[in-house]
Amino acid sequence: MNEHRAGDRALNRPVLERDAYLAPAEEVARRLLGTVIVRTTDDGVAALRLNEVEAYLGIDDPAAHTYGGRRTQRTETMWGPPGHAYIYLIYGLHHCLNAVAGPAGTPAAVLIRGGVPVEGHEIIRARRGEKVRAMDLTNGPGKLCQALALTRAEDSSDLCDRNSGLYIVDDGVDVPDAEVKRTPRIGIDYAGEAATWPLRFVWRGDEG
DNA sequence: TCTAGGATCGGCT
DNA sequence: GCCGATCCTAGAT
Repeated sequence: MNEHRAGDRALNRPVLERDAYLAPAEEVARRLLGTVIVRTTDDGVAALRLNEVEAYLGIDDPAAHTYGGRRTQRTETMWGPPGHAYIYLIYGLHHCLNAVAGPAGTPAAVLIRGGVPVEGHEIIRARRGEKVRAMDLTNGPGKLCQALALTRAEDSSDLCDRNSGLYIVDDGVDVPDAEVKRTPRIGIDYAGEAATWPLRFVWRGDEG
């Protein structure tokens, strides 16, 4: 496979510019499909091509942490400028990564739920465990954060800055609408009608 | 302080 | 497919 070379090429591509995150979360979510998130640590480089995301719309979205204008220490990053990482801890044990969307003051974000490794396979496997099946390495928000060694310490990292240790590049891969499946978001049954909004975007959506 | 509940995962049936 | 783990977060007291 030339998967490895493709990954190397991705790393040298330009970062996705901040303007790309200025749009409403729903639009940003669609746009993030097919981009590559790059994580650099002392261990080396790990990168994933994103194939599953969800939009959280902000103060009018009952499923969002900032619903109703809630503003706490945890969600502070969501209120800031777009193109930064919002990382939080869920169920007391897993981390979830989001990209802040919309202008500063509009606390919306895109939850990064899954991707396919394109670089740093060895690092990712070491972090996730030797007996984990290949398809289970990075197909969920908690798994993805473990694979990229992301915790609250990386909250507010600038995704547009190649030196931040966590950034997203656009390597020109086009994801046609025909290959994108929209579904309701996962795990938000408490959110009433919003639980039915089709804000989850899956590329080549054969996982449901 | 106390309490309820959660944008999940992995093991087991 | 179902269920328990596990503890932080936020709002209430």
